[in-house]
Amino acid sequence: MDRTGSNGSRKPTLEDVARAAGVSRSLVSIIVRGAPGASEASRTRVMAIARDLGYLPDVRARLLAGTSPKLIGVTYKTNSLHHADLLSSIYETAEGAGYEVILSGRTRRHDDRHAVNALLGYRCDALLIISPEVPEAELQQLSASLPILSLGRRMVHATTNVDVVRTDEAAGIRMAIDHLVALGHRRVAHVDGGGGVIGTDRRRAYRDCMTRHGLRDQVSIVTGGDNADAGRRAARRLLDGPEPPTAIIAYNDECAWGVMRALEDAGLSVPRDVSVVGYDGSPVARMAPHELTTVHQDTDGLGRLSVERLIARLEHGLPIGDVVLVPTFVPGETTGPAPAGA
Amino acid sequence: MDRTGSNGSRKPTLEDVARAAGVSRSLVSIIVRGAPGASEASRTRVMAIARDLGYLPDVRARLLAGTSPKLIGVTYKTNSLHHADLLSSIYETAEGAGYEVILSGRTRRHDDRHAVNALLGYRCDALLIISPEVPEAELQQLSASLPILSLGRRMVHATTNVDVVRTDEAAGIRMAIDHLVALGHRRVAHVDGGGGVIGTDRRRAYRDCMTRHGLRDQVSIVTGGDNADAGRRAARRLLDGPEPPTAIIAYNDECAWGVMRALEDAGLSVPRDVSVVGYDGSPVARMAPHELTTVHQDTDGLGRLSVERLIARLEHGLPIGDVVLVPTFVPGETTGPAPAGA
DNA sequence: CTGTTAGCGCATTCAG
DNA sequence: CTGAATGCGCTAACAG
Repeated sequence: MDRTGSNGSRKPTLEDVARAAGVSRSLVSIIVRGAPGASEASRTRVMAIARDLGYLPDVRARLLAGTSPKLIGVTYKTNSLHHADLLSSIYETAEGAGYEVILSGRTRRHDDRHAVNALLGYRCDALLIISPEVPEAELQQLSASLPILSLGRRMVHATTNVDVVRTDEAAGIRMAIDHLVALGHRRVAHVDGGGGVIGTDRRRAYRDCMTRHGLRDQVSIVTGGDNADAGRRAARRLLDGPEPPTAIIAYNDECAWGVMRALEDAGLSVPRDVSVVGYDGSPVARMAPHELTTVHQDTDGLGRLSVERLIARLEHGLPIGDVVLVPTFVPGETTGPAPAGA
Repeated sequence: MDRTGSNGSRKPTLEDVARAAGVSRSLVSIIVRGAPGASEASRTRVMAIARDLGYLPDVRARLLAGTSPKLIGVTYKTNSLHHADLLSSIYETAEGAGYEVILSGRTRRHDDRHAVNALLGYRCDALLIISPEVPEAELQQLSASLPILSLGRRMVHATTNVDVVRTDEAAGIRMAIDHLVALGHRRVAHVDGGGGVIGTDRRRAYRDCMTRHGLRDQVSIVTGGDNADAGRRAARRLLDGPEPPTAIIAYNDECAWGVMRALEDAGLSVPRDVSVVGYDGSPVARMAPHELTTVHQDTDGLGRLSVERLIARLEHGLPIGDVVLVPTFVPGETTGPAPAGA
């Protein structure tokens, strides 16, 4: 047996199937792709032969030869559970519509730009960029060559040609604050997500909503990030302050984790001493010793809509623009009444 | 401005560059791919023109026309942080060697088989399957058509043609048990990973090692899984038993999370009442309120070696076989001395 | 319904 | 170094 290199048995091609079935290549092509123009009889016969031969269409050739859009490129952060969650519905919707999706993960050494370039190399018909970290100007520039959809991140400039499907961040933050205020909290702090657009939106929403509740002088913001370490460091700074908060809204679930860890370090109990709210509603929210109270994004809806709209745009030129979904607030075990003394 | 469909500006091809540079297509081909056979002068000049035109090689065409292996397909669980971690070194190593890597994620609705088929459709030269859930027989069968490397999961049958790069599970579990026993623990339980090969190996190692420590009658195993929910349920069952353990070794870090949550539910303190050990050493290990004590797999080494060996096999027919890396034990804050009363 | 003919963009070969 | 030719496997249009 060949134990080292690849072996010789060439993969069967369309031609092989055609020959074995005694028909033309075109007919086989029509049949395997389910296109109209073949009798039921030939269809079942040829399909059977194709299966016997172990025929599998060559995606590269199909993509190269095809004229109609069929390939959607997706970039995402491999270490984000929220992003991973989105892939499920993206795959499902795309495959259901007969589209190929090709993934390009962003990792430590493979950044946003690398990922986008890899996708461009495959001549994708459209790009689905999950929470891009690329400057908006570059997205704008890219959108001159192909449809670009930013999933999760809003575009700042109104003239943009980049489409967006996202969550109403202000609504999410508002739900969180309303919930906390109803529980009697006043010193509600925010561990933010840094300078990105999403982080900025959530931070602004926090500030606005606090103000609306007459808690303007209680506004307390500290720079965090999208991971536990950042959340931990940020919370520590918060606790070192003169008037520690009785509730903390974190940028996302991972960040909330770090916050909880800092509280633990300080000997504080959640939610007795301090309440914590996350954001995303990713599986990680259910990993805490206590179920995390969180703002749950409609991940299925976000993924599905992104792909549906992108396809509608590709095939019928339908505009997308800025699609906004409303999140759901999910009370967990990490929020409770404000401590009496506060 | 075109705000809906794709626009007309065709992507530049090799031919476009050649024309603009006033040279032949072949020369441009040689230059853009860094092949020998062009003068330094032409090289810099043509490259400059290519850049100006925004030329990007068409991966599909390149793959279709090429004769030498250049594409490695990777399948992994999108919601596993340990898998995500591996991608970093995989990307890096592959790109460094001039290989394309194409990802196919496994999600709720896109299982192992879907993922493999998608990869096969791209005519990958080799498959890198991270902790496959596909039956070994199918992998075996696949390996007849192209090199298959199973990352993380050992093959059971000796005659297998499937290559493996993995961690020494027995060593990892042993380190964990030695650590706990040294801390005075005797009632060390195991929340396992279910019926998979990895789960089985860790479970067996647990049993063997306990026996070697003379703790055979303390062996206590309960079925868990690779996620927090499974870990939580399992730990709950453990605590309901007649003699609850003073230490628990979980299948992996996520599972350990669930275990910690069950302990919290039961009003037990970690590590004062019960010690907990995870496995993988993924970023999730650092998300706990306490840093998780865990068996850290050499993810960088696993990823790098997998790709290096796969390429060596493709290009020089070098055999791979079964490569085993030794994990590192990372003491965290979730393990401590056994409670006095136990 | 069938078979033929053209490409898709590139790598590769081979004679200049 | 060039330029032309061939083919990778497939889709799409066309004439039978």
